[in-house]
Amino acid sequence: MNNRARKRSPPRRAPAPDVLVFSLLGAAGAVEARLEAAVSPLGLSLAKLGLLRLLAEAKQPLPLSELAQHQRCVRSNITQIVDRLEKDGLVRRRADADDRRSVRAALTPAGERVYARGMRALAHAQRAIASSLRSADADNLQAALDTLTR
Amino acid sequence: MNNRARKRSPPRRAPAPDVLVFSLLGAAGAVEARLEAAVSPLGLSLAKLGLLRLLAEAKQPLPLSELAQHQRCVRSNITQIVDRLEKDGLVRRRADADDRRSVRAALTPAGERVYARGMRALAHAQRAIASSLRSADADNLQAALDTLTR
DNA sequence: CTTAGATAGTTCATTGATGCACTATCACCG
DNA sequence: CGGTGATAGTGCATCAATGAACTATCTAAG
Repeated sequence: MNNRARKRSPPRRAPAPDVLVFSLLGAAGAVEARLEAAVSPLGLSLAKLGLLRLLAEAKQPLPLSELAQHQRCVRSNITQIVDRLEKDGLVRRRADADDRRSVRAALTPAGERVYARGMRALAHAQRAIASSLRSADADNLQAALDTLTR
Repeated sequence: MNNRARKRSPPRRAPAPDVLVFSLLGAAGAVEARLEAAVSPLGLSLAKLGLLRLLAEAKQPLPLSELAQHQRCVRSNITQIVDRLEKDGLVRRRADADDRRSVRAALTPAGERVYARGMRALAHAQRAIASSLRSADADNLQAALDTLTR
């Protein structure tokens, strides 16, 4: 029927760049949606949980700039997310005694509880996603992704 | 020094689920940013170029609902992007004679020109990204990503 | 000390995406 | 023909992220 291919039954088709790049984007979008869905019943988002995580791991209030640096995003974004977290009662803004320009975000008790529950939900979803990959794939996937982020 | 590992020099470390999942998200974010940067000098975004592409490939005006289905997004999102594309002069809204509920988006001549330039810029960036992967990686990456989207 | 420049946070406008509510229209059933 | 339910598009509120402009404060140089 189709004998344009000179090599018989190539085990893998040529990896067209557009297909590859867009399936990366598609897969990431799907994964992100699943993680987001896992934490949303708790009133959380990945963005919010990310900030709670930083505060919980630091075990102390952190300046908003520091949050922005760790999240690799712009300061004004942190302003907004902290606004919402504060409205949710999960975080409080505290003045910094040493530097009056600085504002530190502090976890409230409610924030710590929600953080713990959020991380459990997230870890559960992560395992579910990772388990859909064969471990052989996982290794190669990891290596390939690293070269892309570099 | 460290002899906790019983198998000597394991070629790949255990793929922790959180690391894997977040490097997928990170890599996709980096790739998306590069593509976005490639088309932004033309006043485009991936979202806008995606709609131009659908209209150009269809070679005829399409109802906004159809655009939403192909982009797998909500109709109100299309409303907004078409608003901006119309403001940019790249697209025009046209009434549908057969169904008075429907509005079709039509490419303007300027839209066709910008689309062609945008796709060239995008293809260039895609090749640059894909070429940073060894072709062996690319095959496995593709296979692994497919299982995630499924 | 004073000033010039860097840093911290906020505000606002814009882009992109979601979900809900609403209007207009269509299609079908009786 | 008349009503009922589905479909098309829009408007509005919300979330996330960016970038530019602005205020307050700090720091360092002179």
